[in-house]
Amino acid sequence: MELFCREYRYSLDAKNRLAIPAKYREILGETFIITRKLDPCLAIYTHEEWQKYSDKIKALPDSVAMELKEFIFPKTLVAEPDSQGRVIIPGDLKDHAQLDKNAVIIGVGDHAQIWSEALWEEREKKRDLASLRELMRQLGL
Amino acid sequence: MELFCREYRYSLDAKNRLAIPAKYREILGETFIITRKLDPCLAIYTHEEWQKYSDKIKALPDSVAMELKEFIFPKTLVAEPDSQGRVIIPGDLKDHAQLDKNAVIIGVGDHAQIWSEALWEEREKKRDLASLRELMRQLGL
DNA sequence: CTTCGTTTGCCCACTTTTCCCCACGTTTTA
DNA sequence: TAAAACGTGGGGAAAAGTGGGCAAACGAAG
Repeated sequence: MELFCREYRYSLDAKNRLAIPAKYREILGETFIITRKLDPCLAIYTHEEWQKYSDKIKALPDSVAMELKEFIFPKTLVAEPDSQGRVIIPGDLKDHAQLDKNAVIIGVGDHAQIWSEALWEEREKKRDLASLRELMRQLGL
Repeated sequence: MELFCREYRYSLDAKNRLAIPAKYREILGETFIITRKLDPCLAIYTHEEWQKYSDKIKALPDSVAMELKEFIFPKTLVAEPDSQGRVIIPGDLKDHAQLDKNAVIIGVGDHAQIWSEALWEEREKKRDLASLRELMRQLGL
């Protein structure tokens, strides 16, 4: 079972290259999809997971989902890591995730996310355990 | 799977020539279709996608869709990029999209769009993230 | 019919960006 | 302890985008 888990801390170099964890590359294969989320972070999908995700969006008529398509597709790329396992993060995606030198790559089950270290740590700090506890109770977990 | 994604910033030169991203030219082939949208922008289709799109319009009876046909077909052309991968944007289409020197070409899945940089950035700024979030929630994304 | 001026298409050249490869130091594995 | 793998940095070659020039084609005016 392919599962993205653990978090990794890497750095963006002067050429905006970011290493992808070797463990994730094994899952992802030769190429994979990087896109943006509504939150200030990026998402990494396998082609397979991306297909499921994007098919739902493409199936919608433009009249209701043009904005969504405009939000997602222009910020989506097929990433080909170089021989060292790095991908180039384009400027616009870097801006969206507010990335500087220090980035965190986290696995969240069916995909992975790229966060700026600062934003990620802030998010961890603000986490409301009480509401999570309540959510799990409602879900019967 | 042919997918238009990413955004590119190019400039219209003094001869109204606009470069088409090399990635898109690979998808589009030798020639392709440029038309206008209701929004102040232009659309680029492969012949295949254009066929699907225009067939739907042509199938409509004139009694309900004459205005739509008048809007679209006179402003549609078969574009042949020059040896450097540029196409000439006719004056009327340039006016429709309010293009000046700086243009943005965005991929939105099944086709691409040409925007003036100013209009595109305004649109990006005005985007209603809350409604996008709601739409994605409904889709289960 | 000729001439002039504009437009159109093709080609060349420059600049920037992107891509690919090699090398170093640290960490993990056998 | 040696070897392999991994993350990081940088240089050189190739490609892509941009601008300008030249000649053929076209249309208007003389």
